[in-house]
Amino acid sequence: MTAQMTEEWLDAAFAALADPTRRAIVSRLAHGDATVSELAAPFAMSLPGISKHLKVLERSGLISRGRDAQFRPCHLEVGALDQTLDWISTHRQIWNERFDKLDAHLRGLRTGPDRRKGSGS
Amino acid sequence: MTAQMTEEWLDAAFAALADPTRRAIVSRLAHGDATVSELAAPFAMSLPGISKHLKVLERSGLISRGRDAQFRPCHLEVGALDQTLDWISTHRQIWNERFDKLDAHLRGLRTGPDRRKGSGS
DNA sequence: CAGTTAACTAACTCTTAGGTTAAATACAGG
DNA sequence: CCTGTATTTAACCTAAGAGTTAGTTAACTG
Repeated sequence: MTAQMTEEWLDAAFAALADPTRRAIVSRLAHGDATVSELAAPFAMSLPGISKHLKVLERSGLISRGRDAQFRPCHLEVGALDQTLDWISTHRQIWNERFDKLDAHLRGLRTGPDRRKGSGS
Repeated sequence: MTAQMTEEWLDAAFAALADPTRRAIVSRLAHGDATVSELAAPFAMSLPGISKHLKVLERSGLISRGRDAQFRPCHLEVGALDQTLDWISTHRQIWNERFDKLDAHLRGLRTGPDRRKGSGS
């Protein structure tokens, strides 16, 4: 629950989303839960390959897996998706605010009195 | 400009954001442009290390670099941030819509008539 | 219990990524 | 033109990631 933990979690979440196969899996799971075989079907990849991807997604918290006989239904965890969303939109926002604040300044300083610093701290 | 290209771009963007150093750099750049040395200062890492991270960020489109004498001011590209935002929020939305649609269904089918398929395709 | 289906683990290969140090480039100023 | 400052390139190392095949566990089905 610390900031540190969030940082580590973001590592895992963004890394998980960096792979096209995993994004496709997330994409598919957004439409509803599915078993491993169902998820594997669209890909030219071995089952263990998919299994590994699912493990990555699970460790990142983006999906969870239940148990139903020999099937392991996969479930999208939207909350995790939201947290990655939060990180990005927060930083987008910071940018907007900064831009807004400096707007007046920039109008007068276009020629560049000191070109290598925006603000000290 | 194709969906394919977007896919590849997302690979790069999410991978770029998967590293804590690079996220910190993005974070810092959200407050304003900065030079390489300025960006490197907070980290216990060699300059070339930072330089590599910046190259990753640049290739992903998340930042751009200008030129000012021997300084290379780095600039956050908010548009790129927005595109990653779009991917995530789109899929979050898909999930919500699905959930909404199936709401009525689920009310009646709680006992589970066929537990391993949500919908074929 | 034998057989089949679903999924996972293990062990291995190959490639890429993150980091280092040392040397090179680009520019500013005396 | 030589020196200092800012940054990149090159060469190298180690570790992690994505993929494979082969074998294993678990559960249903006859």
